[in-house]
Amino acid sequence: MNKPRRADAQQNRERILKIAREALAASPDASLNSIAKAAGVGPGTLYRHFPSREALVLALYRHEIQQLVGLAPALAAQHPPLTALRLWFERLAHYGRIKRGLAHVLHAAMNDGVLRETYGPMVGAIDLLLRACEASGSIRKGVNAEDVLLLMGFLWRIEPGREGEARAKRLLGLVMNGLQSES
Amino acid sequence: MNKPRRADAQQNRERILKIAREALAASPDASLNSIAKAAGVGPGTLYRHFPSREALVLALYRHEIQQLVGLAPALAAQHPPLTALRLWFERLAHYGRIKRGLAHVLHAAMNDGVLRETYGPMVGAIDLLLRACEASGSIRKGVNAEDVLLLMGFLWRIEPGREGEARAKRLLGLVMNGLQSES
DNA sequence: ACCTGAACACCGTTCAAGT
DNA sequence: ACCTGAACACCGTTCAAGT
Repeated sequence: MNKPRRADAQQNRERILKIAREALAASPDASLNSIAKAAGVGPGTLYRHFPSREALVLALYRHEIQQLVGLAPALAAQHPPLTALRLWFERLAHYGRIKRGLAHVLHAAMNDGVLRETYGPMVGAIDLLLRACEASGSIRKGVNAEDVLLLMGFLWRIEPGREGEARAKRLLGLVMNGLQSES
Repeated sequence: MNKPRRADAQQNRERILKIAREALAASPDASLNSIAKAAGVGPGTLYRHFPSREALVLALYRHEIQQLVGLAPALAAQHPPLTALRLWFERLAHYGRIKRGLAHVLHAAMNDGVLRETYGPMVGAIDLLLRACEASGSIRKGVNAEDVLLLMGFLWRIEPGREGEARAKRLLGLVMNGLQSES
């Protein structure tokens, strides 16, 4: 995973990530220069590690996305297929609501072959859950995992808070119903 | 609608809109300064007419949104409720795919009371179609129009072209199925 | 009343010079 | 190899001065 680097470079990289996480949580469009400054490095150094804003944000979310992806097989093993799918969506909703950047990152990943490293596993996780549902006859046949991820994009446009939570639940219900066999 | 203005101000406003339409179509994040320059006005003038980028983009889409809103009653009068709903969604998809900015604008409108002038009619149009479906028993009861608009947000994240068209159709099918009575 | 355009603080990005 | 930080072209925004 982590390519070997010179010790100082590795330290800089980690400090940039740490500061960036805090800065972007506080204000989602904090400037890269200001992050570099807060991390105590020159702008060129930040640029060397993360050639674009996207690359930086992606690096931040990579860990959490990996968690999410890893959850899919676990849920599939412990629950009936349709329940597993719903539970995984709810977890996705949780991430969606606290991390707004996710939408933009996933959308970018879709259009950039290099970033499939992140998008691919997400789609894989959904596909796993969908195919299980399909096998048990609890959803209609042939539903595309990429389509479903795109459809779920509403999640990161929902405001946080009580009302948002209720809204996410309602919409999730609509989507789940849509996946089921045609009436 | 149009407040009376001095003739030169009105002309400037219109030329800015015309140039902005072209510039933003060519490159969605053309700078405001460059638009002002292309329109032959000072940056202050552009700023006076449109105090933010959002305000400018919203003004551009207002006309097309009005068209869309006006279409709802017409469709409802000419088709069975469920068909009317689907046709309206397809029209929305068309706008979505050619005009990317729409997503951002509608999202902003949602959070900004002043802009409800645009968001409200959109929701109203959807509500009209939904209620007709509900009355005829072709969808489940109590579906929220704002929820549905949010759910349809995937439309402006779809790439243009043949494949995007097919994708929009598939996803629309999922949504329509989700709206129907619970199995 | 409206427009102009210089000016301000800041942005992303680059790259020669250092270690 | 990697970092620094000055520098570049440009950004959104403001506002005194003009008509």
